[in-house]
Amino acid sequence: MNPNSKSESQRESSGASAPGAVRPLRERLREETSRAIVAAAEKVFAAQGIHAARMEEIAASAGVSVGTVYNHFEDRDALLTALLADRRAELCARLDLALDQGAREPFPLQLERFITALFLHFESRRPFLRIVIEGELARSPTLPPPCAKPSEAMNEIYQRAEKLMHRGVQKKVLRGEGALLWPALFMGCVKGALVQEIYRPSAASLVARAPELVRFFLEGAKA
Amino acid sequence: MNPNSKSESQRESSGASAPGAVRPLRERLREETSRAIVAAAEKVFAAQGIHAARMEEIAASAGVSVGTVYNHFEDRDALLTALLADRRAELCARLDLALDQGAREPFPLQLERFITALFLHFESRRPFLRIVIEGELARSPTLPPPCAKPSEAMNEIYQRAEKLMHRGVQKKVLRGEGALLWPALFMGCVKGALVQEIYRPSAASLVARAPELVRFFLEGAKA
Amino acid sequence: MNPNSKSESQRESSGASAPGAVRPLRERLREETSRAIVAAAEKVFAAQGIHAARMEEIAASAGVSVGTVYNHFEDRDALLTALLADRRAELCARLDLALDQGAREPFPLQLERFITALFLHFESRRPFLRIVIEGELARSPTLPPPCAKPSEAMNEIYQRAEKLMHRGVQKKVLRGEGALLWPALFMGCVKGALVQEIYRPSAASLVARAPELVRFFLEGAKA
Amino acid sequence: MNPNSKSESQRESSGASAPGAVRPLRERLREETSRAIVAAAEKVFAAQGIHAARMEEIAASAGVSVGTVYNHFEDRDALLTALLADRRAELCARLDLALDQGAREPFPLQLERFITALFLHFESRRPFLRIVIEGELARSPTLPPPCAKPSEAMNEIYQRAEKLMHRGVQKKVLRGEGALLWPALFMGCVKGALVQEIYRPSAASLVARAPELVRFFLEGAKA
DNA sequence: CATGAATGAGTTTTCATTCAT
DNA sequence: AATGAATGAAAACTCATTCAT
Repeated sequence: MNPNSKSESQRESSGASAPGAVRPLRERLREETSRAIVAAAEKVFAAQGIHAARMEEIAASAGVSVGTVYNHFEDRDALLTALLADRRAELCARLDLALDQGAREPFPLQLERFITALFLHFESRRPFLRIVIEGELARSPTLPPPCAKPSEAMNEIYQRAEKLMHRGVQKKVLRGEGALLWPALFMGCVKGALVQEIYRPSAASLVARAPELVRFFLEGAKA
Repeated sequence: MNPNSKSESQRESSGASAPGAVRPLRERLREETSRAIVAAAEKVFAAQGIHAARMEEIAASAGVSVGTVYNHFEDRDALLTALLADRRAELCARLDLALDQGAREPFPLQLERFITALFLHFESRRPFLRIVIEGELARSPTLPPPCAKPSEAMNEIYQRAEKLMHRGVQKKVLRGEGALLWPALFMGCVKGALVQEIYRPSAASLVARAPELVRFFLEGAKA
Repeated sequence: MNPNSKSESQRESSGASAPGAVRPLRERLREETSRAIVAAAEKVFAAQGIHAARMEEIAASAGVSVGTVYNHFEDRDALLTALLADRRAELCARLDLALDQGAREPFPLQLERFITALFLHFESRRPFLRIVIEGELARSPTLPPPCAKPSEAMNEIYQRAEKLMHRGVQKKVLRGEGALLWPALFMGCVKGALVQEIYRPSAASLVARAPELVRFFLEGAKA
Repeated sequence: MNPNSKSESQRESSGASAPGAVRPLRERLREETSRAIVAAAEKVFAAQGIHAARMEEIAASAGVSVGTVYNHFEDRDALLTALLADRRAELCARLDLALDQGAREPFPLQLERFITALFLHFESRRPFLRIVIEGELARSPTLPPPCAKPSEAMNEIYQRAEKLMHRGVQKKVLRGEGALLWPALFMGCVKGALVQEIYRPSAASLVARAPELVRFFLEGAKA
C-alpha cells in the first residue's frame, strides 16, 4: 500500500519469511496506522488545499500525534507523495482493467467503460479528485514542490486516454485529422463533467452521465 | 486599472479637474507603480503558486521594496484580489463584446467568436490562466481564502458560456435534452485545449484551433 | 495559575483522574513552562513598557523559543491578558481577605489591613505595579488595546477601596459630604506612596509606612 | 515656543536683526506650522498612546504631510520632546507664578493657589495630562525612550510640590515628622482627583474641588 | 513506538524616515 | 519649503520538524 513509508524501508523485514506465513501482528498494526494517516492526509489536503494543510491537523484527523506521522513518513512531502502514489495506483489499475477488458469490443463500449471507471473512482475518492485538480498545473516545470506531485496522476490518466483515442482513430471511428486534440478534448469533457459534479452535485450518480458523454464525444469526433 | 488600490480610494482625487488637463505627474507615476506591482504579482503567483508566492519576491520582481507593495495594497490578499479583479474585468469585457457582436449572427460564428476571445485573452495573459486553473476548485465552500478568489473568474466565464449555450438551444442548433451539460462540456473542451497548450505549446497559435473546437462541439451537441 | 493558556483549555484533561494521583509529568512540566513564560512576561513588560516589550525577549528571558511562547499563548495580547489576570486574581484575593477579616474591627484597623495587603502584594510583585500604573489611563474608551487591559486591575482595586470607604462613612468615621471623593483620595495617597517607593526606594519596607498613611487619611477625612 | 525645532536651529537667522523689527512673514508662518504640528502631536499621542501614535496620523491631523513634520522636527523623538517641553514650560510658569504670588500669604491659601493652577492647566490641556500619566513611570532609569520623556513633566511638578511642602513644614502648619512623605501624599491626592476626573468627568469644574482637597490635606498633615 | 512540547527559520506586516519632484 | 511615494529594518506570528520522555 505504501511502499515509500519510512520505516517499512528501514526495517530489514525478517518478513516475507515463509511464503504464506501470516505477517507479524506488529507489522499489520503498523500498516493499519499508515493507512489511517494516508486517509487523513487525503481528507485534509483536499479540504484545506495542498499548501494550507497542516501536519498537526492531519495527525489529529488520523487520531495520532504528529510524532507518529513522522515515524511513518519522512516528511510532509513524503506523505503527500505516498498518498498520491497510492491513489494513483488504484486509479491506474482500474483504468488498465477497463482498457484490457474492452480491447476487443466496439469502440463506443470501450469509451463507456473507460469513462465509467474514471467516474467510479472519483465517486469513491472525491477528495482525491480535488487534490488532482488543484494540482493540475503542476506538471509544468516551473512550479516547485509540493505542487509537482498531483499532476503526475493526471499525467497517468492522460496517457491512458491517449491510448484509448489512438484505438479509436485506428478503428476509424474517430477522424484522424484532429488526432492530437482528441485526448485533450476527451479529458476536457470528462473533467468538465467532474467539476460540475463537484460544484453542483446532482442527485443522480455521476456514472449515469457516462452515456451522454460518450454520445457527445463520439458525435463530435466521429470520422 | 486598479481601482481598489489602497491609496487610490483613500485619495479624494480632485481628479478629472480640467477636462483634458494632464493628470498630475505624481499620480501617473503612482499608477504606473501599481500597474508594475500587479504585473509582478501575476507573474509570481503564476510561477510559484498562489500559496507559495512570497510578497518579497513580488516586490523584487516589480523592482520596488515590500513597503511599497503595502503602500499600494492593504495586504497580500488585497493584492491577489486586485490582480484577479483586474484581469477578470479585461476578460469579461472581451467576452461580452464577443457575445454582443455575435448576437445576430449564426450560432457557429458566435461560438467561434467566443472561443477566439477566450483564447486571445489567455494568449496575452498566460500567467493569469495558470492562476485561474490553480484556483479552479476554490468556488467550493470548504476551501478557505486565499483560494476563494480565482474561481470567481472561472465563474464569470462560466456564466457567459451558459448564456451562449442558451442561445444555441433556443436556436435549436444544440439539442435541448442535455442542455444542463452543455456549459460544462463546452468549458471542459475549451479548458482541455488551454491546458494542453500550457503543457505542450504548439507552434501554431492557440487561436488557430478555434475552428476545430467549434466543429467538435457543434457536431457533438447538435440537435 | 494560568487557566487561559492555549493548550490547557484545548486539552480535554482526563485530569483529576484518580484523586491523589500525581498529575502526569508532561502536564506538570508544561505548566511549569507556562509559569516561567508569564513570569518572564511580567519582567519584560515592566522593564520595557507594555508596547515596547518584544515577544522574542520575553521568550529569551523565559529560556524558551518564541514558538514555545506561542504554543502556550494564542498571541501577544493573550499573554498580557493572562499575566494581568493572574496577578490581579492574586491581588484581589488578598484584598478580599483583608476586607473580610477586618469586617467587624474598628475602621482604622480595617484601613491598615487594606493598605498593608496592597503594599505587601506590590512588594512581592513590583513589576506588576509598573505595568498597572503604566496602563492607568487605559480604562478610558479611547485607548486601543493592548492598553485596555492593565487598568482592569486598577479598577478592581478601586472597587474594593470604594467598599472600604463606604464602611467608613457608614460608621461615621469618615465625613459624609465628600464621600464621592474618598476613594479617589484614598487611592491617590496609596499610589503616591507606591510611586515614591518606585523612584526612591527606601531602606525601610513599604509596609512600614502604612501607619503614617492611615493616620494621614483618617485625619484628613474624619467626620 | 519650540526652540528645538530642526530648522530653527539650522537657520542662521538673519533675525533678531533690528530690535523691535517685525519678524519676517516666512518665519512667522513657519512657526505657525510648528505650533499646529505640536498641537496635533498632543492630540494624537494622547489619543493613541505614546507608542502607538503614528507620524502619519499626526501629520494628517495637523493638515500637513509627513515630510513637513520632518522638516520641523528631527525625528519622532524630537517632536515628542518638543511637545512635552513646551507644555511643561507652560505648566511650570503657572506653578511658579502661583508659588511666587502666594509666597507671603497664609499656607492654606498657597496650597489652594497651587492646586488651582495645576487644575486649570490640565483643564485646558487634558491631552497633556493623559500623556504625563501614561509616562508616569518613565522617570525610572530602566525604561528606554520614548518613555523617558513624559515623566520629566511630573518631575518638575513634583519639585515644586516639594518646595511648597517645605514651606508648610517651616511654617509649622504641616507636621515635620512625615515630611518626606508630604510631597508624595500631596501629589497622590491631586492625581487621585485628576484621574477620577478623567474617568468620571463631573459637571462641575475640576477647580471647584480644590477647597475640598485643601481641607483634606491640611487636616491630614497638620502639625 | 507513540507522544506532544520545544524549536527556529521563514513570512507577513508595520511604520519611522528619506528624498526626488 | 512642502509633498508623499519609496524604503527596509524590525516585530509578530506560523508551522514543519525534532527529540526527550
